[in-house]
Amino acid sequence: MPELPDVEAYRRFFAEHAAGRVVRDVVTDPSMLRDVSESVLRDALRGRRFAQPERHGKWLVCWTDGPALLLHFGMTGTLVWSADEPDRHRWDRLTLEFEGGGELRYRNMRKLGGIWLAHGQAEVATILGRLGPDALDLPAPRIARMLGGRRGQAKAALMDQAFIAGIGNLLADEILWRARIHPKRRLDSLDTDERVRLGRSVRTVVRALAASGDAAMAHGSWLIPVRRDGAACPRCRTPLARTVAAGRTTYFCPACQPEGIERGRVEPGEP
DNA sequence: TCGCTTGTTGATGG
DNA sequence: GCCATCAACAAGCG
Repeated sequence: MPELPDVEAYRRFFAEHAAGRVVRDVVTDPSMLRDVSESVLRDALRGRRFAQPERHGKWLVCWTDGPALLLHFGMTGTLVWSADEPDRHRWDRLTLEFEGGGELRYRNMRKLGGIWLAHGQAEVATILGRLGPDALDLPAPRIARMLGGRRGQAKAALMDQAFIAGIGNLLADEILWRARIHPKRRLDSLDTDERVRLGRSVRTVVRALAASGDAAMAHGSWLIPVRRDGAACPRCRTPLARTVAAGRTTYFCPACQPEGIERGRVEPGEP
């Protein structure tokens, strides 16, 4: 379920299993390679030692003592560690075999996302060049200020990786529900209090889930665990509504997140 | 068979 | 130029 909190968990997982280890061999599904061939990737990584990985938004940057391996997980990507038995799966698109045993696998059922190779910081920056600041790094007041400079729909902004990197469809619904903002509210119709609520909600949701994953949702009220047809709002028990915003299925509470003012709206039949 | 799915990009049209 | 929408990518599921 790769949004920022999931990729943050992958970063820690990669650090635990691969940092400090030397690559013995590489097996790839060439259809997932985006800027490199199978043989070039293999030659570039064999004998290299992985350093501490970094994450920006939904991207994982796996540095070695040479080039960096960049992973994007699409909608179904994950990391798998195997200490002994091969038990490889047909969805394993990249397998890193390590000296001394064990292998780390990038598994991805659908082939969205992909694998990149970058030589140096400049190439990494080129590949990640369109991303905005990472959602985990942003103080709430700064998010609130950033929101003041945009005009489109609230949910579209939250999911725009060039605006803030790391928030996907589920997190955006959670953040808007917590801030009590309708997903289609125009940002230039938000008052100061609403922008502050939204900024704080981004901060709260992203930090809680990045720190402890789904376990964070065991306490307090969360939309994500009940986000489906027929469910009730965890706050007010009103049946959740479903719509499409920013091209994605969107759940919200019609009572907690009222539509608000649509600028420029004209009633039919008005003179 | 159709519609839907945690993501991203590019085309299109208002 | 801005912004919303949709198809495409791809594989699985109900």
